[in-house]
Amino acid sequence: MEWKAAVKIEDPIRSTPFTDHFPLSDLFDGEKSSLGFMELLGIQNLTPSIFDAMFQASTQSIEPVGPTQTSTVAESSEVLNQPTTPNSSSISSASNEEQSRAVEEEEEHQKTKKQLKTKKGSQKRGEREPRYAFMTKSEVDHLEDGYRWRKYGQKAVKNSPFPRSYYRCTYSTCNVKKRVERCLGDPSIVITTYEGKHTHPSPVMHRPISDVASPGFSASGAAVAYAPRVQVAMPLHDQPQLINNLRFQNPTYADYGLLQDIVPSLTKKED
DNA sequence: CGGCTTTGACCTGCGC
DNA sequence: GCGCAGGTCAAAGCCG
Repeated sequence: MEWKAAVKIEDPIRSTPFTDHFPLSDLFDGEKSSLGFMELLGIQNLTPSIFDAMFQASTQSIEPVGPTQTSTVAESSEVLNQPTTPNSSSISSASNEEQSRAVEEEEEHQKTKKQLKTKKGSQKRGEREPRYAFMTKSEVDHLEDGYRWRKYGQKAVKNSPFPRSYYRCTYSTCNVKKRVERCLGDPSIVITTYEGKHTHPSPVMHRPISDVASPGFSASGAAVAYAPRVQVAMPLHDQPQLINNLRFQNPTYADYGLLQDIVPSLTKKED
């Protein structure tokens, strides 16, 4: 059987949720070194072990072990109830070209930042928490993701009319942070960057997916079993051509993240 | 009154 | 040393 990832795309304000399914083999393109990574529904903390499991699922014939013989890997009940609608085209209003340009601009921006951070990080602040970046088409900046956040800062971004907001998880012992900003290339896209891992379950118990999620993935305790409202796909790293290779056929959303921060061994193969 | 946002000040690192 | 930019702090204010 073929495993698929259910990707739910949802604008919290106005859009009709739209779900698409991507075969894992498409996501991974059968090439571990050039993975288009995918955060499946509910899996916010994409650890190397999850990643490996996903990769194996994409390349091997894995029979599901759980009670549900579903062909989707992670799919919330809400997703199941939401038929794919023709309206999906209105959700992904930006053309592929625009998306592509936006991603490239962000990639460039990120490259610069990465260089800075590499210098900074190696010099002082020690190890950085892993970061996960999402690009989400939405009219609202702060998207509901099941956790409670407190805003602790906002800064104007150079060369951008849109400010960047800084949030911290309100859970006392959890030091997860996130930054929210608008994509310079496409203001309809919100870029959310998570830093760190939650040390607690989500206080908002909506849309649990554990009972429909793939047992293969649920083996990892790091997976968070709550579905974020918006799902995305795809990293940016410092290999621009890779981005195009990894882009989905229907690239409603391109994820943008420092995959090497998440799974360093998988993102870049040195000869 | 507690939780949250706002916003100016402050800190740090970097380039010139 | 200075200015800039990113990130954080913390006081003040808002709101339910």
